[in-house]
Amino acid sequence: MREAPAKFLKFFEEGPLRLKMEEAERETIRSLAVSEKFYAKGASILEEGFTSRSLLFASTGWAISYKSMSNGKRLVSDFPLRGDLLSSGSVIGKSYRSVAAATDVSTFELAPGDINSLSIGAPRVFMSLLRLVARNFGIATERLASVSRRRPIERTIWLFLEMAHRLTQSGTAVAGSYDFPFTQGDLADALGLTSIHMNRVLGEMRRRNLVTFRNGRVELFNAQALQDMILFDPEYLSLHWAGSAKPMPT
Amino acid sequence: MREAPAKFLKFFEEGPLRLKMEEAERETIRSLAVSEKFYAKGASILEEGFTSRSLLFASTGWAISYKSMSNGKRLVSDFPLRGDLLSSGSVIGKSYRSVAAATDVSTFELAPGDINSLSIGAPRVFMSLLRLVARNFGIATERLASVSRRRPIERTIWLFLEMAHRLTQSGTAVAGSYDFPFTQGDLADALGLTSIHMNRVLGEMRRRNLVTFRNGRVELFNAQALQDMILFDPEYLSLHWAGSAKPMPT
DNA sequence: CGCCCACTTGAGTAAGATCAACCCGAGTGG
DNA sequence: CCACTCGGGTTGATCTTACTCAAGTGGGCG
Repeated sequence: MREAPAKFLKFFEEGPLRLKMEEAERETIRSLAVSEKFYAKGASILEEGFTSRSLLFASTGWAISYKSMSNGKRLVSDFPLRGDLLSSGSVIGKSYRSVAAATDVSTFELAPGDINSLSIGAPRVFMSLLRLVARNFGIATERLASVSRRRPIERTIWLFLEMAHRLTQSGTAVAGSYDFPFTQGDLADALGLTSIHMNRVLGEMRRRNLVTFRNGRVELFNAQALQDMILFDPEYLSLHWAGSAKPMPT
Repeated sequence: MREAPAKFLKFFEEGPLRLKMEEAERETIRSLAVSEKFYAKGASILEEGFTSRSLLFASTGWAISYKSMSNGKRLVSDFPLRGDLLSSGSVIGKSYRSVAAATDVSTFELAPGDINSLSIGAPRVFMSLLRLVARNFGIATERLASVSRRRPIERTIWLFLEMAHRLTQSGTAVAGSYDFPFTQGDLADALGLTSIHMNRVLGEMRRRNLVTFRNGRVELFNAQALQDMILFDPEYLSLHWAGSAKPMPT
């Protein structure tokens, strides 16, 4: 059991967060009650409406985060992967969406009290929580932009490019193609289309040699060209912030 | 200038956050370099792409938060009001959307360094930052649900109900009607419609005696009936969390 | 007075939803 | 081993919704 905190530390330092820490902070993390949890493919990780006072981070595998709406439809809000926060834990206390394992999934779970220890003993780590939630917010806003103001082909490409970036960020190297173990229906619910129309959109993308999505695998023929085509700027995904922006004029 | 921190303290204790604090925390807040900033109606508060290392909270007045997209369209991501975070400051460092003042607006600005003082001297306030960002995330997700899976009339009612709840939460009592100083075009860009169609939707809502939106004022004829009609559950807006949910079964 | 901007209304069009088959490969059970 | 089922995926035809284009209206303000 002493093993989990060490892995968790590694997760912070070498995972997508790439956090530089001081020894005192490391020590704080090693003292936490982290546990690693495993879920089999298809298992439910979190369910809407239930309490989830602990913080849950995705470590390996693919998950799908969704919300069943009261009108019978479904919204897929994200496809979280290594490094993503699956629940905001005691911050909010209650989960507003469900998370299911699309492949075998492992997670790190942080006990409710630990979040306070972090804010005191490792403020930088705590800050990166804040950063993580803020990034999720950015991702959601960008999806909103897609669904409300971009054409279906563009939104689909956007999502595929976004996932490619997030994958490279999380250490899983991607060169033009990657596993994406979801159905056309999942995709449709993430992009605001019916699965029938999603199918036609994917068909057109194949015909135009832009992207193929088949058997749970995405293939981007020319990622750079695609980025240029839809004017995709990955900056909203960054977790470190390069400091390139200009200050706001007064 | 010593006055701003006191107002800021009041903002936390009596504003939407309703934070209970201990004297030590109050003292920390009083020692911060908070300043109050004022913007005239129509002024730009933040612009996309610019650095914003300080934290900015809306205090009075109405703002509109939007993003001009590279395809020429516009996404209105929110209508922030008292208590809302306008920029995530040094957490992210860069603003991904613009914020403009729709009426005269006043804000509280927290210097970059102060956020660290908070983590040490007022952890509960620090935590509420996280809560605030998480709530914004929830609001964005709910909007995503609206735009992708709810009919235009329903999304519009949803937004109007959401704003009513947020207004009462922030202390501005609302009984069925409130000021909402935006145009049909703003609304359209928030709900993923063209302004022409927005106009027709609003027209139908008037004809069916559901809601009127005219001259920057919203009137809900029967808020409860509307909530029931679209199955609106305001829980995602709560900042305190009542603790009513059941734990997740293992 | 006249302009501008928001709002309104109508007519035609196009994008996506809906309805309805059908295919195909992976299980599953006789 | 084969028949059956089931869950994707694919395709066609039709219908609806919301967009586009176009032409006003009306109030506020210089």
